[in-house]
Amino acid sequence: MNSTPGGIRRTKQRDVILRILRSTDSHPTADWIYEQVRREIPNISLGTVYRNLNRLRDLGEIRELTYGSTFSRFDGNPANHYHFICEKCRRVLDLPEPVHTEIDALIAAQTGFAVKGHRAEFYGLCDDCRRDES
Amino acid sequence: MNSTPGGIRRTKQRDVILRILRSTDSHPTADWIYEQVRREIPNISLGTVYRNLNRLRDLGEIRELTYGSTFSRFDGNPANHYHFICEKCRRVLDLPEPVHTEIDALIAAQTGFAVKGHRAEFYGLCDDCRRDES
DNA sequence: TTAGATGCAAAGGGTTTGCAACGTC
DNA sequence: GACGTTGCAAACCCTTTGCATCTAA
Repeated sequence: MNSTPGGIRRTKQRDVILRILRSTDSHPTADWIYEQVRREIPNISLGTVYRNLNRLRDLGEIRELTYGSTFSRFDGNPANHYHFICEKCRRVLDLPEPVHTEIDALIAAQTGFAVKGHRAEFYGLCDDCRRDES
Repeated sequence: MNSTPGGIRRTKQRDVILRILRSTDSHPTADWIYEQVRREIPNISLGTVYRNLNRLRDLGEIRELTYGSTFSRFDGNPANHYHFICEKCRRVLDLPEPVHTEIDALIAAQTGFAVKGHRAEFYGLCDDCRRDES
């Protein structure tokens, strides 16, 4: 009666992908990672790179920088404002919280960059979905 | 010697698209907008919707919610941190500024949502590109 | 041994684009 | 009338997936 579910297996491909990603702070694309990995594993396929990036993201080992979908959403309100993305129902809601422009100045002072502004999305559960959970 | 460059022409299609987008706060996808516009202009094409959305975005009339590209970038650092996107060289840089988790609490209190965290990207010109400008 | 992982190539799905016809200024 | 805009459809491009094969455990 062995109930061990099997689980994830360690592979050379995933090790190399993670090592390369950890060794840079350039926030590379999947294709760039693919090119780097090919130097060590010339016959690796792009599909394997994608599968492992998704796995590593799901494991919390790396982060994917997107709005959570491959397609765009559009906002009829051109004024900058914060958004809330419900992780359950996937709705995007506007937030009443004013934009904290003082942080722009903080970062400009720290970095020397010309900071024009920032976008922020908060995430969690909206009121409706939160109720359904409990 | 008329030097007027020509410029943008007003069309029914763009008017309808903008009106629909302004009348909702659901942050719709291009496809949803397409379906709505078709109720008024049954033979409008998806291509026209996309062209106008891009134009309206460039004009600052609407906002597009993405990381500025159709493809993902990956971050080998799984800890939450802020990013800076240079509008000129398109590089994504890590920021030393600590994450302002106190804003999460503010928003939770205001909305009743279960706020788990937030992501933020600042934008403007990085140090290198800033120099090149002047 | 065995089920997860890979390589390959085809399929998917959102977005863009070439072109002739059309509409705005 | 000139030239920006549209509709249509094909092209693009990033990402996912089916399947036979390979391999970690």
